[in-house]
Formats: sequence, C-alpha cells, structure tokens
Amino acid sequence: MPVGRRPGSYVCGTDAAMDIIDGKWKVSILWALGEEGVRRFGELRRLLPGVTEKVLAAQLRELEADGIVHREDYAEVPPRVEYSLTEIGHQLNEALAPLGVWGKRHVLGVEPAVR
Amino acid sequence: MPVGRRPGSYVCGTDAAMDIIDGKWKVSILWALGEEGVRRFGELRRLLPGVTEKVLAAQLRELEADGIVHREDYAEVPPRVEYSLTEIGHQLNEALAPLGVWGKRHVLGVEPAVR
DNA sequence: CCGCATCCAATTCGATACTG
DNA sequence: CAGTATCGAATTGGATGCGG
Repeated sequence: MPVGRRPGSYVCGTDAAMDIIDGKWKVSILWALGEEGVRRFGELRRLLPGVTEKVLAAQLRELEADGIVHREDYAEVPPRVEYSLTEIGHQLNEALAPLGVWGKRHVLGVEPAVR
Repeated sequence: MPVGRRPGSYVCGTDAAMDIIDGKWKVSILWALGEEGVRRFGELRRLLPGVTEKVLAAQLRELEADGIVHREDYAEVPPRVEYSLTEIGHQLNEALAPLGVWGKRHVLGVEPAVR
C-alpha cells in the first residue's frame, strides 16, 4: 500500500521522492506527459529516443503503481492505450520545475533570459 | 569541462540535474551538508547509516568533480578533511526543496501542518 | 499496436581487508 | 582519520523474438 519501492528506509522527503523518479527514463516520461497531457504508447516511444519497448513499459508500470501515471486501455483491435498524469503526477512535475531550472543553468549552461 | 557524466545527451534541464544527483547517497549527502555547513568524512559516514567508506568517498569525489561539494584537505596527522557545499551546491539544495515537500506529502504521507 | 519473455551486458553497490 | 584495493552480489537496462 505505501508508495515507492523501499518503504520505510527514507531519511528525508527528497530521498523518498527520488525513489519514485529513479529510473533512466522516468523524468523524461513525466516531461513528455506534462506537455501534451495524453500520449499513446508508440507516441511516447518516439518522444524518447533510445528507449526500448520493454524498458518503457516497465517504467510506465512502475509509475502507474506509484500513482503518478494513469493508464487507459481501450481494449480495441488494433490496441490503443493512453497514458496521462494523475493529479499527484502533475504536482510532482511542478515540484521538479525548480530542479529543471537549476539543471538548465548549471549543467546545460543556459543562463536565464535577461535579468 | 562540462558538468555531469553524460554531457550532451540530456533532453531537458531536469534530466540533466538528475544525472548530477544520480547515486544512492547523493541527496542524503546534500541534505547532511545543507544542515550544518561543514562536515568531516567520518561525520558524514555516521550521518548516513549503511553507507560504506568506499561508496561515500566515490560519491563525494563525483560531487566534487561536478562542482557541488568543496573538499578541504588540511594535510594534518591525523588526517582531517572537511566537506561543504559550494554556492552551486546550495542552489541545488534549494531547487530540491519542493521535491522534498512533495515526497513528504505523497510518499511519506505527512500532511503539512494545519491548513 | 502494445507489450511480455528471455537472455545478456554494464554498472553500481556492499563486504572486507589494508595503508599513509 | 581518511581513505584505497579487490572481489563478488545485485540491480538495471539493452537486444531480440514472440503473442494477443
């Protein structure tokens, strides 16, 4: 019932949050879902160059289990499955925004426009 | 000269920042250094239950290489080495704060005090 | 189209012992 | 005290092939 994969072993909230987004493609998935809102599986695959189907599916399932991503299976032929952020997922995305600003500035070397 | 371990392969700022704090103990190290300001090696080891000397030293060296942590070696006998956050490190810590709040609420289940 | 199964490669982390 | 050296375990991710 608790969220995350090592419940009870966190030393701080940041540590706990890191566990949720731990996975090579997870923040990219959040980023991709935050922009448009709803994405199909193949669409996500194209948005994340280099990811394999297996790993993408695995990370989506983990995010779903942690309540970050909603999965809608339309049970059609051919199959159609749509992914979107839950309310908590959107809040996570917002909580990640300052980190993105920091990364742009200090890792990518992009200074913010003007003063 | 660029910071991070996979320069040029980031799709967004958050992704880039994640690379810097990727490592089992790194956010805990940031957290420990953010509280007091200056910590000795053995002090950090005691603050992070379960970390081994080898891994702690390795992650500190990476954080130092990325400009997050400052290492001051006093070249004394017995040895004394002190670690602290750089200015960029402090900014990273601040950028992580919202994530910590989110984690406390949604992973640890701690609601914010009062309304 | 969406995904699972299997096998394999790479990386990371932990345990232990040792050194200036 | 503050590390390094070596080894092995565990986890993660990639490649490929098959299935509803």
